[in-house]
Amino acid sequence: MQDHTVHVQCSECPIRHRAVCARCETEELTELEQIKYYRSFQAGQTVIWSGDRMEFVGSVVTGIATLTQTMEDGRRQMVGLLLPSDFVGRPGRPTAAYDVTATTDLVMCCFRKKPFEDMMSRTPHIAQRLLEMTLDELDAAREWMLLLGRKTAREKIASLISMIARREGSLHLRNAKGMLAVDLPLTREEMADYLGLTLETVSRQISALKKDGVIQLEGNRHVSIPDLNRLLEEAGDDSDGGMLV
Amino acid sequence: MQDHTVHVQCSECPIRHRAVCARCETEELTELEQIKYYRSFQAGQTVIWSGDRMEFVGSVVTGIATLTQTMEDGRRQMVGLLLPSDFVGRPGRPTAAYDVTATTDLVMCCFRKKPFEDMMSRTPHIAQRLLEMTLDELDAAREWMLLLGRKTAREKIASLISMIARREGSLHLRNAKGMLAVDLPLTREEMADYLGLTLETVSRQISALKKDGVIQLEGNRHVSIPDLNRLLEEAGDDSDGGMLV
DNA sequence: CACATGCTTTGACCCAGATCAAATGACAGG
DNA sequence: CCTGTCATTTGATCTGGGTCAAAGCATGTG
Repeated sequence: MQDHTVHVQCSECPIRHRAVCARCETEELTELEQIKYYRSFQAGQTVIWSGDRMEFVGSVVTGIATLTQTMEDGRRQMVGLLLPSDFVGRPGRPTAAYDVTATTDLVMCCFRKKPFEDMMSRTPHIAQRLLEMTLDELDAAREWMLLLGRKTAREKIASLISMIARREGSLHLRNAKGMLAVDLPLTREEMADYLGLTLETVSRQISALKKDGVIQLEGNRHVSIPDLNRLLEEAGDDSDGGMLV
Repeated sequence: MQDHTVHVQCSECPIRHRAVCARCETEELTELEQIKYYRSFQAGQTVIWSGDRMEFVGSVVTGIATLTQTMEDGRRQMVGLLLPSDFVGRPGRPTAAYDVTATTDLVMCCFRKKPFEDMMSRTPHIAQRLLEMTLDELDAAREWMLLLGRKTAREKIASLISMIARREGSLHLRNAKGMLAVDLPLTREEMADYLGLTLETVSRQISALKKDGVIQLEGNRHVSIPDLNRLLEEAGDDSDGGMLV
């Protein structure tokens, strides 16, 4: 369980242009370099428990993490899916509000909290970028509220798959037959926690979409999408919501 | 349908210390004064339609507004409840992402969009405050995701009532018998849109909570709460989530 | 006063998705 | 190759909340 990783120069960082530091000037990066460190987590490991004191904030560099809330009786709802460049932690708040869990092996670029907060109050570029990212997250959360409140189980599954296709689809991976193809980064249970369903219903609806030819499965993580528009229709979203091809 | 209202000095504004301008210095306020104007809306009136070009952003001064999303087939989900001091609009985005509707008579303090954006890029105090407010909204959205995804109808109603009690409860209104009392600012249908339920289920669950003595009704908008802790238990939240008394 | 309009409540019935239970794979380790 | 572990699928049944329908109850209006 090695927590430390080689230190990478910000200028060579893969998320340099999308993370909270995206707008920083060279000298601002130099300052960030001094308060940053990397931490690695294994798939399944908990990054932070809700309620714990946070001694850092940071960015996902590689891998995927989730934010979840749990009720006393164990009901769980995922409230965020963190992909590379997404930000973890809330400047100004002493404790974590959600459980953060690595669902794949994960590398985070962490900033010591106090120095980062100090720097943020002096550095408009950071606050501005964080504002932009937070507004994006709020939009995503609101789209998710529509899904949770009003969509059917089948629509939820189709929405999740098309969202994953959209987010990692900028690289628009295609399989041998030229179809769009994505890997589900979540187990059936994690999907259920994301979608407000049970894992059995997730499994059944995936099987149904497969039977109806909307998706194809190879193994149970790899999904091929013969017709993206068909999938988007199944998701119940306004037609062609994304300019993905 | 008079849209314009007397111009109020920022220094005398009731939301001065909570809105997006909360951190502004005197001279910054002077600058804001120059790009601001008031607009009034009647209860039920639409402030902005989703997809419309936005020529302003602004703050709710008095009254209550809602953000809603609608699917093609008419299913609706409320994704935000805007109380005085809450901010409307997203700097940098040309069109509205949600329908904004006045549920009560409403007064908004509007800023012409372009000048506001320009000022924001020059004025860290505004971006910082907006970041803070956006992070609060994101937290609220995530709490709502748990509600939508995992709570029962009864828990949803109890959660809504206790949320309203918490938000306007800073004034902790009490009725003749010394009980906490709140007015529901929403119709049954609007509550249903907020909670991901039908209006019939909302009505039934309110009746059930009343029958069980968790709440008391006078008319169908006014709710008395004999025992707040009981209500919070019914909401399924971690015990005494709010320090309200 | 009669009547229309809108919100709300209540009843009867139904179904999508939950729950409970078991079977099936898919691997990793010995 | 066998075996334990864990994710996933599939089946059978139940139920909370949706749907459809009607009635109650305010408020306003000619």
